[in-house]
Amino acid sequence: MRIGELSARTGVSIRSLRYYEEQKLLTSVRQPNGYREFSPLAEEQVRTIQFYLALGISTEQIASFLTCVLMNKEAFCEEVLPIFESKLKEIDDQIHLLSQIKTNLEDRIRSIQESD
Amino acid sequence: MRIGELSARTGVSIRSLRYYEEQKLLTSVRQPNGYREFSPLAEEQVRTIQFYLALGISTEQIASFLTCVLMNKEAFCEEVLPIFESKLKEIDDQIHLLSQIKTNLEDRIRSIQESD
DNA sequence: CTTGACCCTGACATTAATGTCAGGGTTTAT
DNA sequence: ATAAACCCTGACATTAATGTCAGGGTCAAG
Repeated sequence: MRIGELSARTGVSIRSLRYYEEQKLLTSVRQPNGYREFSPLAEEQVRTIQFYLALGISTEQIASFLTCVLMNKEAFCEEVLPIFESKLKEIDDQIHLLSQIKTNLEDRIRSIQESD
Repeated sequence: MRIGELSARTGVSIRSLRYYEEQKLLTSVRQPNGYREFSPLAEEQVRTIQFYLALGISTEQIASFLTCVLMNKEAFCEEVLPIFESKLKEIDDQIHLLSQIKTNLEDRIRSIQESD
């Protein structure tokens, strides 16, 4: 299928699909007229990419394990675990930082409101 | 005092101090040689700026209430409360999103580990 | 009068995925 | 053969605070 159809099927913009290809997350063959031709499997692949992006995994990291997870179960790909773990730690740290800020803001809001 | 001294006293880079001035968070008078001259009060002011930046408040928002909070108690400045409240909501949303991602990652990590 | 430590402005770089535009081919249907 | 709807590449913009560099003044101590 061509890029417009893949975009329509997945809801991902043409711009992003081209970017994924540039980042080696997606491949296509070129027709004689220069158009990209994608395999039907690309649709599932794009959904997988979007799924990992939504977890905050970068395209570079996705590229490192995508081939494996497309062919196997995620658990089978050893590259995946360390990436998930470091991402988890990053998110934990972020949550802690935000929680501190949240507490601070709540305190300040409360003391402003009490001053009425 | 000159910018180098203000930077040394506060630990904030000269580049950032110039940026704060550009954003109207800080003022200085120019000496005949073109150098900025800061009042001694600037030191406290810079610490206040850094404090709000650390809460995730943008320079633009800080600019809208800084003059007031420097002269009064925070609770006295009505501009402050809506900004704090919207920032709090933003942070809450962010924490929720991150928590969902965290749960998802934990589930996936667990199922990878169980597959051994 | 020279050196070193200041100070100045202006400008570009950083991050990462995506939007958008310009300029230009291709295909399909009328 | 022309219009509409595709497709292509390349390039710039987005966000926000900060780093860094170039090119150039100023000033104090020696």
